[in-house]
Amino acid sequence: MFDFQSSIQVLRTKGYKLTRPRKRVLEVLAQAQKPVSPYDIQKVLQQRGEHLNHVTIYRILDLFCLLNLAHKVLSFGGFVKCTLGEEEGCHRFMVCRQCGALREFADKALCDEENEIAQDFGFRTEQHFSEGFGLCSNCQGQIF
Amino acid sequence: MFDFQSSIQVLRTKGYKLTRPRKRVLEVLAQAQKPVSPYDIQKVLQQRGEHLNHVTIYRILDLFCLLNLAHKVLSFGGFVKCTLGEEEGCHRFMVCRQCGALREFADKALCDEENEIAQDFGFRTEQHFSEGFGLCSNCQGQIF
DNA sequence: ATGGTAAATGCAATATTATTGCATTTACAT
DNA sequence: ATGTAAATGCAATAATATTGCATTTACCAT
Ligand SMILES: [Mn+2]
Ligand SMILES: [Mn+2]
Ligand SMILES: [Zn+2]
Ligand SMILES: [Zn+2]
Repeated sequence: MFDFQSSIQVLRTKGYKLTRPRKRVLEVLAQAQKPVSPYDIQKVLQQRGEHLNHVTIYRILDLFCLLNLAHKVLSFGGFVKCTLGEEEGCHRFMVCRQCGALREFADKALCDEENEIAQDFGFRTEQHFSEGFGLCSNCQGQIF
Repeated sequence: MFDFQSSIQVLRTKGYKLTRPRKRVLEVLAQAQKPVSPYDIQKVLQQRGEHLNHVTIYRILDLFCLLNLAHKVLSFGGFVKCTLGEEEGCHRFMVCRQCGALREFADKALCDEENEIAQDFGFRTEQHFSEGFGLCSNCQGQIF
């Protein structure tokens, strides 16, 4: 849903300043192939000659989450950029407990089902998160 | 699935020692009405005149998670004791973003659905976690 | 009951992660 | 160009987590 350019658009549209730190963090998220922590981001930028204070990164990530430009991967404790084409408010992962391999996906049917169950409890769900924890295809063959 | 007594049984059966700290932590988890962090647990016990080192609590909680006697609530960063009657390896929550209200539930149909999707990616899922984030019935009425 | 032993805990040091208040800088509108 | 609110940097502090090693404890065999 959000690549670098459309994320920039969201920021602009909602009246947030297009600052250099925000663009740099957005770049790192967009390029990352797996979840990155605030300090991961700092390191990556360090290597590119950019020095961002960690407090700034925390604040930027908080904002991005608020705007749904990014979100936390729960079991990793890190932040990822939402992948293209995912459903709104639907953030699902499969994580390999052995090698850490991670895939993000979205599934409308799951959300509908979850919404229904929530309704029975009086809840109204706005964001869906889920993580399947297990073994990826590579790791299933091996013996541990 | 696991109340205090059956948790004790699990520990005994698997050959883990039935130590005082383990029993105390288990008690706190069993009585807790919401997720508790390691330091939360320490505080509760403190008030009961029990002094546990935080390192010990971390190690005990790691063990409990390994044995599925407890697990982490992802968005809270805390630990909860699994509720009675839940499916094996299925840990689902609804969390109110306003008041923090939390409900745990399990749902076989959701797990089946998730397993199928995982299979398409070659994953084999062992543990299911999910969190619906939104508003509880109380908080839906109010204006924020 | 007593003693031996592996397992578990406590402690101290250290590392990592996160938050706050305030001074300074920057993006953007005028 | 200039003014201004917003954002960032910095320093201090807080909260959370991990490691190695000394000591204690639960449990088993006697
Ligand atoms: Mn997502
Ligand atoms: Mn559970
Ligand atoms: Zn794997
Ligand atoms: Zn609520």
